[in-house]
Amino acid sequence: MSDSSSFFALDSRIQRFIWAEGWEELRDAQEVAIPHIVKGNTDVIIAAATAAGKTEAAFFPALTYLVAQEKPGLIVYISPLKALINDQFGRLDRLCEDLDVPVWPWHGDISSSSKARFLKDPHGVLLITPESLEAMLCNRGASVRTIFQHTAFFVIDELHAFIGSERGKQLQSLICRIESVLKTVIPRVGLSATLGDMQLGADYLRPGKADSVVIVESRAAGAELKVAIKGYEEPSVPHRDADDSAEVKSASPAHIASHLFKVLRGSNNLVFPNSRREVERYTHLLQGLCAHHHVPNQFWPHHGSLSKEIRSETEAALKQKTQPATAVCTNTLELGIDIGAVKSIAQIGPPPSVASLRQRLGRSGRRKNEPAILRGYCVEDARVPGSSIATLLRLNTVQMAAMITLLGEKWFEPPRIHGLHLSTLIQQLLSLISQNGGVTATQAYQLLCAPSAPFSGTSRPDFIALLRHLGQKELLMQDSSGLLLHGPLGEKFVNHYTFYAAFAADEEFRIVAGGRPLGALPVSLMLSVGQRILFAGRTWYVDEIDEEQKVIYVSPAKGGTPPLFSGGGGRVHTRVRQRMRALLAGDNDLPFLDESARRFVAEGREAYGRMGLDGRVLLDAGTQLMILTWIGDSGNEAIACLLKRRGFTAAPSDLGVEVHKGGHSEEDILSALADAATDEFPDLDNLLLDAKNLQREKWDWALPDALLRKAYASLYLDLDEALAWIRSAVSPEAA
DNA sequence: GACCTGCTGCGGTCTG
Repeated sequence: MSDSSSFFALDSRIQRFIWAEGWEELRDAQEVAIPHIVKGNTDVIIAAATAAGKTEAAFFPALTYLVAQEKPGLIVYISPLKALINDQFGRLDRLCEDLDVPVWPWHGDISSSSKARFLKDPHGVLLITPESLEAMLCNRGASVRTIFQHTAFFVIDELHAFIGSERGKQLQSLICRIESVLKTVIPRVGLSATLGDMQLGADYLRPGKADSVVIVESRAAGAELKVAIKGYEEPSVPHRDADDSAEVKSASPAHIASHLFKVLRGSNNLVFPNSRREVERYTHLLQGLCAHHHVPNQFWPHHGSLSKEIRSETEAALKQKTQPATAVCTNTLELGIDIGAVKSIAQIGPPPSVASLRQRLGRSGRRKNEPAILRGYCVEDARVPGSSIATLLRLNTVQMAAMITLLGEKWFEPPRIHGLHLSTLIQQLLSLISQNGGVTATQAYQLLCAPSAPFSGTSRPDFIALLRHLGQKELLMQDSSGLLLHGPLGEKFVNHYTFYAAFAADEEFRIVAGGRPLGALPVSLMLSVGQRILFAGRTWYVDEIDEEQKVIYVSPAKGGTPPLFSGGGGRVHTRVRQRMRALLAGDNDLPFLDESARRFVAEGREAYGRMGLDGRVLLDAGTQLMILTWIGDSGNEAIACLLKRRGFTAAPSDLGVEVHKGGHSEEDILSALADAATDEFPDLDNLLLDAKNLQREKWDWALPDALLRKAYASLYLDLDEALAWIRSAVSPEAA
């Protein structure tokens, strides 16, 4: 420590704290970040692996700066999770006690008395969620200046979880609104483990002034990665489950579960099967195996529909040290809540993205000199006459392999930052009116939509059209002086607590067993009395459904099927599709595959060669013609839209775009594509003219049609990529 | 479209 100038830049009480903790040196991210943050006038991003001491890298110097000021100041820390606020409170409170700085956790579970104590003398460290910050601005508009007057820093944790989302836009807007009230610039510190492109992170942290953001990237190498992928072939004749004749049961989950049981028992691990339904299936199978072998249960479920109590049980099982525990989970366990170190990660089926796979692996190999371990499981259907192209090409296995090679090259998907999030603009407009008791259209546009503002993609005519439409919907009205106020409906929304979240949530039925809440199911799922369901790892009999109170009463039963959470897939990036193609076209050995998975890839390569897919753009698949693009879903969806505008029935698929033949020839499709490529000003608005069902975000229902199409296109269509592909593949002469 | 996240102020009643 004696050669560390950063250490000596810290307040002496913090130095003593570090000695008392027995830390012999500062981590490299801390060493580099301290001199920048301690000055109290720069924006900084700290990117370092989980458990590399990012919190301390931000707070040691920020607190040093804070206690050196004449007046008691404030650090505002923002987290995407309540659980993370509770964790951080435990870590910071001890340190801050020595400094005489109060720490205030603030979220929905915190008592109003504690909140009142903070408001009486607002200084110290405030740990808060975006939603609670929204409520503060909305309901205490007159006090915003007093509360935040002496704010020294905004610290944003898990930065990557905010970039590109509705909530991220909301947070940018909230910070912007506070700075606007104070008429000062307050330094922002962003913390993140997963940031591929530092520039995108800087753009998010300080829109329009990304160049001034200091980037601190940890040099510390990540843990060594060990990967093993196993392949399973699903027999062509599915057998029926003797216990439940309605269910066609596949054989592979049982085989995968018995392998998991064998290799995971005795240590702590995380199993990711990609959906809540599959979490239920695998938890049930693994708990059954424990019972069958007369050993204590070591497998616990965790997903967002389970009650808080059940999730806490699983988290507690992972944290305690006496008995090994493995969680079968969705991405509820992806973010930085403290669950202790785990030995390995199991991924069943291809992960939703490389970024997500990387985040999941960050949970493993956190002890010194221990590798991170990834076990992948791929299921492919047996090949029969009439098998789909996806089956013949072994796409599940090829996609998993492609994603693992990209992970090894340290590539992962950048966040999609082009969303306009006009839904969130509506929320912010309504909230701004609450805060100020009304705003003028000019003030609102200046604050929210000007260059460098959070909604800077919104043009003045679009903004005016939006205001007019919100007036028609009775969300807004204008008084005689031109001031914008809440309309009757706007008033109703703003005065309900559900207003503060920027994202929409499904309506749900609560599930109750003998008075104990088990969790919730989306209302869209139809259940009937007498049905058996699998939930929280056990099977239940549905006794009663209370439609009025939205409660499902269940009692223990034997046998059952997992609840049908709606199925589907994520969005695959172009880079992943191109790597899949390269793997199919190539012949390199993939040493992380077991014998079956290796056979799948060999079969896929054989099929790829036999169908002559290397130079091929169109493939006849019976009633459908496949356009093979090998680009990402946003590009494929844009191509499908271009064809739909020209009278075809088209939809994006795994390998490109599926077009219904319906009397059209291959030449018709090719010339339609060539026509689209030469259209010099394809109008995005026009592209979705006949499209239905475009509402995705919370306030989308209140957008005028033209803006709804723009908002949808900004999130889901990549027209540039679509046109580039068409020009290179279909009409090289037009390029 | 897989998955996930979050939520106030006030009026009522009861206790010390």
